[in-house]
Amino acid sequence: MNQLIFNIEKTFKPSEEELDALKGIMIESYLDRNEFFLKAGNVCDTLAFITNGSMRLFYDSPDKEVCNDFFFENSLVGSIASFMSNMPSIINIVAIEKCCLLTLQKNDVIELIQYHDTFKKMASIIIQEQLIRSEKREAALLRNSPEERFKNLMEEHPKLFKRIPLHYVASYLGITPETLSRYRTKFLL
Amino acid sequence: MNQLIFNIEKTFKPSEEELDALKGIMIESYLDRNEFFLKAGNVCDTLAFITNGSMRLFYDSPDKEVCNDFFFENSLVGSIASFMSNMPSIINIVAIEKCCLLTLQKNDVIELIQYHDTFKKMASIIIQEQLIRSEKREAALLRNSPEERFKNLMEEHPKLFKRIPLHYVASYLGITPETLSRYRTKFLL
DNA sequence: CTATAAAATTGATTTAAATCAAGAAAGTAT
DNA sequence: ATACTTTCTTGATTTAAATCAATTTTATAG
Repeated sequence: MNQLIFNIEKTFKPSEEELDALKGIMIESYLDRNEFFLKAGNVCDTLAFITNGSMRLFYDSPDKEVCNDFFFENSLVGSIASFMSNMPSIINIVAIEKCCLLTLQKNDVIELIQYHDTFKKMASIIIQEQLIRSEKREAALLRNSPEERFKNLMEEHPKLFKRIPLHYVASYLGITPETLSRYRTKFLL
Repeated sequence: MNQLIFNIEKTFKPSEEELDALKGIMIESYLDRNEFFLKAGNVCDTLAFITNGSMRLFYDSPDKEVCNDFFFENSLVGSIASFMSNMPSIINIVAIEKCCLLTLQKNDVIELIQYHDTFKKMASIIIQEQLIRSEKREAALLRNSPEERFKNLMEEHPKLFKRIPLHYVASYLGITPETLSRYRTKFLL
């Protein structure tokens, strides 16, 4: 919790009172390995900060799952799209490792945002980041080859390969586990 | 203009007064073929409804351009991400055909949203749609093969092939123009 | 600690799409 | 209408990644 609060304080400079309001609505919660945080088809009415552990975001597909993202400590998880729109989520979020979470219920979040400008701003920035991330991801999938995507990921998040089962990483890159394995030996890791 | 206003009225049910406020800030504007509406690197401070014509959204890439989306009559164009965050846009938007636009300046939009709940809601929905669209697009790029993406696009937007130069469509699908051409003959169009 | 399951690697083969190259068709401007 | 450019198509070849198949390594539960 401390690290998270520290980050929020540093970035958004909430007042003492605002910080208490935030702390007041956060509920500690836990997930086992492979336990779902959000299932496609359900409306996302909870967001969570991960204080410990990792999760993956994936899409259902007739044959295979497709892994689209990973989350670690200090990141916020949930489908912003579903949370905002009350539409059923098309994404799944599931724990890869055991997770400690600080969850936020929708009603509380709405109230928090309504009464505190700092959190209104924070919400807006989270949405912006999501939009920018999507733009970049889309571009990367279109303009980079699988091998380039692999190399970029190795540069930007080498730790990911230590912590995440590689077939999820392969799926994230849009390749088969075999191909990922071959890239790894090719680029001597 | 009429069609656009009709759509907004139907969907968001603004009051007479709100509708006037919206009309009051819309400025008619035109773009020639290949003229930029938004250049990567610039901050997006203008949004626009297309009343006539078509545009494409693309990313710069060292070698090639990568086309990521198309816009036609009655859609809103601009980089929501850049517009919200004031960060330089990473996307370009350029006219494919000559365009008639109704543009909205950032200051006016902010004011409009500030004073009118209907437009606050409208903004929120536009953002949601953007987020949902991104999720779907990302999933499609990862889980569908190029050929499947082609077939889906043929089903969902057959008119696109009539109106948009095919090399842009190819780029949107993440394939070469040659491959698109072969798909077309293969699936007898 | 062992048994079992899940994940990762390695090799051989197939397949889909890219690339290279040329020509045809369509669009635009003079 | 003619020339010129851009776009589209078609064919031959290459290439990257998928698939198929088997094995090794690693993780997990009893």
